[in-house]
Amino acid sequence: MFSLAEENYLKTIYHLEQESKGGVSTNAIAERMETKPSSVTDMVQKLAEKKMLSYKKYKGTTLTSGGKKIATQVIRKHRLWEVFLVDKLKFHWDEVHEVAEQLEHVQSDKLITRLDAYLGSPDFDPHGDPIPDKDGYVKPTEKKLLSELKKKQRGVCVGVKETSSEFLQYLDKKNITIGTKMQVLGKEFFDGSMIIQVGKDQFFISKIIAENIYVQTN
Amino acid sequence: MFSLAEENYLKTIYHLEQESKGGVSTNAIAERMETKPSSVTDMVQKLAEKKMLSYKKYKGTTLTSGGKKIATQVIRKHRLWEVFLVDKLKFHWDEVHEVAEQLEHVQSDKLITRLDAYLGSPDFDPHGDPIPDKDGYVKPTEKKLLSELKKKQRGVCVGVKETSSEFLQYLDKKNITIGTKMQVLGKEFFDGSMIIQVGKDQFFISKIIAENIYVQTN
DNA sequence: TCCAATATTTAGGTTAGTCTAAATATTTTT
DNA sequence: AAAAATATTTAGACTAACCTAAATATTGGA
Ligand SMILES: [Mn+2]
Ligand SMILES: [Mn+2]
Ligand SMILES: [Mn+2]
Ligand SMILES: [Mn+2]
Repeated sequence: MFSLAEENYLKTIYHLEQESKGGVSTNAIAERMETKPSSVTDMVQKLAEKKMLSYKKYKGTTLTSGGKKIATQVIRKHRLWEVFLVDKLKFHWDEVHEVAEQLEHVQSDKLITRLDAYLGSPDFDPHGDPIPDKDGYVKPTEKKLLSELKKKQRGVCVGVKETSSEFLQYLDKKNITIGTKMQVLGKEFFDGSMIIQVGKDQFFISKIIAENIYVQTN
Repeated sequence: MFSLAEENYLKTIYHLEQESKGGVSTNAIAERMETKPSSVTDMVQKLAEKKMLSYKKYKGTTLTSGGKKIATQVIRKHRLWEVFLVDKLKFHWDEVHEVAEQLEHVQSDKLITRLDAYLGSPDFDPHGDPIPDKDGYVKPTEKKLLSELKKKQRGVCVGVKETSSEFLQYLDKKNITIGTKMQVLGKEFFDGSMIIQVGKDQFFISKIIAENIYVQTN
């Protein structure tokens, strides 16, 4: 029904919409997709014809409900495959994304239904991101950035913002993964850096790190 | 490295080479791929430039060892995914092919290594076809067509030639699957039809059916 | 052998998705 | 409010993979 390129555009536009609440600019799409703005204009016009998004020249785009439907299904597939790779094939969480980028485009309703059941209908992927249900519904999430916690506050790691290998490997080195409990022991006002307690270890993290870890407080 | 179209051509040419022992004609490829001979000529010339096959105008093509390598790897992936779909996701053997056609193009050495291990390094796919190893080696198979058996001979079903849903569903109805033991009770010289014993049932099958079931005798 | 049928290639065109360069619109600065 | 900077679109081209129609080669039968 939709080509690989079309699916990737819809997915990217969906993510950008979530991030910035509102219409998405041509340049933002181009940058995220590592392509040229002129290519984006072409594709956006095509997707507008297909009623997947609304588009006014020079004004940016917004997905229609149809476009959101496609986007969330692709995201659902991406995240379910990531769970498969980590849970069943024992991939490390920092090496599943590229493979999932390919698997997310395989077309088969039955496949995804069965895969979901086989994995035990997981709610989150290995990076803590929620898996949309068959109807594209995503549970509103209750999480904040570690950098928002104050001294003495505790939290449980529920996800990461940055998902590069480098960052995920850093977290591994510090024994931080989904479900890890942590507490802010000290916070430097000047640069936002923190001392945190993880298990029996205490160590220093920069603001950059703290801004890329999602935690749930209770 | 190779596009989806290129992989499909190499795979098809490999299969045709196996079937007819010798160079493969442009028209044979076109027919099998449901495309036009002129398109085949284009692609074959491109693949010849890439040293994946040898090609002399009007004389047909033969895969080089490089081409065979690519082809067998795609076939390996196809068949491993078919095993996954049947063994793990409980697909029926008549509905895995289309999905495997897509999955076979996912590029990741680690994925296929892990998948193979996860499935217990199977030697055959759900249709009884052998799974090439990492080096493309396929065990020479010891099988014959049910239609070649003489009266009174026994055999075990080890595969099927035809893999359409219709045929596979017919086999299911008759309780014939990989591993099923059968014996020829009678054979009609005139049309090649047979009466066979399968479990506690005896029934008539036409020559067409018998020519699409592979058996191993012992 | 030679001709008609068949197989194959070539020529030229199409579509999807990309690009660069140029034109135009919008936004920011002065 | 204009000029300058930035964002976006348009125009024109390119490649991969396909197609149709026409040209050319091969082959099997009289
Ligand atoms: Mn991912
Ligand atoms: Mn993820
Ligand atoms: Mn198959
Ligand atoms: Mn098979």
